[in-house]
Amino acid sequence: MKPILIVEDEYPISQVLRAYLQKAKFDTEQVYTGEDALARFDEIKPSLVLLDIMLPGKNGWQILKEIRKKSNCPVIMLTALGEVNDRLTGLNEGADDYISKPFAGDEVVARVKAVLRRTEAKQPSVQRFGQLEIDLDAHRVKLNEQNIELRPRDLSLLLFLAEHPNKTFTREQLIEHVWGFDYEGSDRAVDLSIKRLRKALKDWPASEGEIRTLRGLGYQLSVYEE
Amino acid sequence: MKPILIVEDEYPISQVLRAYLQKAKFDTEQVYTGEDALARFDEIKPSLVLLDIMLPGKNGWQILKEIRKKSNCPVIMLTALGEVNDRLTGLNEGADDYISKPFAGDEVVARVKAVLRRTEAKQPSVQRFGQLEIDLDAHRVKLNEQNIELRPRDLSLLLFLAEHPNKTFTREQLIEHVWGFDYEGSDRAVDLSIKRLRKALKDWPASEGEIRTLRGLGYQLSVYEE
DNA sequence: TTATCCTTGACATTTGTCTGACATCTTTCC
DNA sequence: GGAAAGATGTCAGACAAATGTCAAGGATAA
Repeated sequence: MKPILIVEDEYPISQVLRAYLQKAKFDTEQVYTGEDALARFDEIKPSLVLLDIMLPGKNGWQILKEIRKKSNCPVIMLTALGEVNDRLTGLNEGADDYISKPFAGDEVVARVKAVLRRTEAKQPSVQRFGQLEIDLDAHRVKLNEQNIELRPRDLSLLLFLAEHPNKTFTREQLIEHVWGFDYEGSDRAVDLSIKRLRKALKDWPASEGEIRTLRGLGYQLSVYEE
Repeated sequence: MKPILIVEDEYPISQVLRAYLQKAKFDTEQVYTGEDALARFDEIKPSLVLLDIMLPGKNGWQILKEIRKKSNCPVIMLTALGEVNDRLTGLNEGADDYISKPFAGDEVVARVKAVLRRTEAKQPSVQRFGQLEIDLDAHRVKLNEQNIELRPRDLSLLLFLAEHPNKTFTREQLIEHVWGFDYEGSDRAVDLSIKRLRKALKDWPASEGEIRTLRGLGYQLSVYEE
C-alpha cells in the first residue's frame, strides 16, 4: 500500500498525525517543508497528501497547485480553525477536503478513509509468491494467471499459511486458527486439506515455494528467494 | 442542468440555502419531509442532494440509505455543530460530505461545487464487463447490446454487485444494502434473486464473468478481464 | 381487475467435510 | 542391515450442510 504523505512543519503535530494514521494501518511519510514535499511526492507517489497551509517557504496553496499540475492524487488541507476563506480557496483550488486544527484523531482517520474511498473505489488485496497469486478480497487464487478452484477450508488454510510464510505450525495450531477453537474432530483433517492444496498447487514451480512437511512438527509454506 | 434537491424541514434555513445556491446559478428544489424527498428524487433526478439529518418522520440517515439503494447521486448531509458521530456515520454511510450548522453561505456553495467537481470528474457511470454493460446511473443493463429486463429487486442487486466486482458479500450484507436494513424476511430471498439474475445472464460468456457462489460466505460478481 | 412482483415453505441437488481403513514412508533400536 | 513403531499420505464412502429450484399465495401497483 502506498503511503500517506504528511506535510506539516510543526513537529509535534506531524507526530500526532503519524500516530493516528499508523494506528489505522496506514503507512506514512513525513516532510517538513514545501520543497521537500514536492520532491518526496515524486519519489513515493503517495496515495494521499495531508497538506498544512502554513509552511515555511512555499505555502500550502502553492504546493497544492504544483501537485495538481502533475497528479490528481487526493489532497486534504490542514487549516487553522475558522479560516473559512482558506476552506473556500482550498475546495476551489482542487483540494479534496480540509481538516481544521485542532482535530480529533478519529476524524482525521475518517476523513482520510472517506477521501480514499471516493477516489480509489477499489484496491485489490493480492499477495504474490512468484506464479502464485492470492486475492483475499475476491477469495481467489491464481496460479500462472489461471484461476484455481479451492474448497473454502483449503483456501482458508492456504491463506493462513501464506500470512506466515516459512513458519511452521502444528496440526493443533492449524486446527485452532483455520478450523476454529471449537472444532472437535481429529487432527488428520489437516492432512487431507494439505493433500488437496498440494494437488492444486502441483504446477507451482518448486523453486518458488512449496508446502513442506516437518515430521513430528507440522507443516509450513516455504517460499524461496524474492 | 439538473437541480439540487434541498431536504430541510426548517423553512428559514431552506430558504437561505436556496438563496445562496440560486445566486450561484444552481437550480433548486425544496422539500420538507423525508417522504417527499424520496418521491421528488425520482421525479427530478437531482444532480446533488442537500440532506438534513433531523427530519420529521424518516430521518436523514434513512433517506440516505434509500437514495443509495438506487443511485450514487452525491449527497451532502446537514448536521448540527459538533455532532462528530454524525459526521463519521455520514462519511461511512455513503455521504459525500457534510456541512455543520450554522454555515456560511459561501461555504455551502464551495462545498457543493467541490463535490460536484469530484463526482463529475470520475469515470462514467457505466461499467463494462465484456458483453455485459451496466449503467449505474441509468439503472439499465445491456447484454450483447440488448437491454435486459429485470425485476427491480434483481436489478438493484446486480447494480450493487457490479459496483464492487470481485468482492464477496454475505446474504446478510446483500439484504442490508439491497433490501434495506429494516427487512424482516429470510435470507433465502437472495438466492431467488441470484437465480433469476443467472438465468437472465445465461448468455454472458463464462470467460468474461459470472455470479459466483462462495459456499459458506455468500455471492460475488466475478469478472475475468483481459 | 389484471398483472407483476415478492416471499414462503418444501423439496431436490450439489458440495464440503469427516471418519476409518489401509498404504507408504521415516525413524529408532536391536 | 533389518524389523518395529510411529508419523504421514491416500482413498472411498457416509453424512451433514449449504445452495438450487419450484410452485403457490399474498401483496402491491397500474
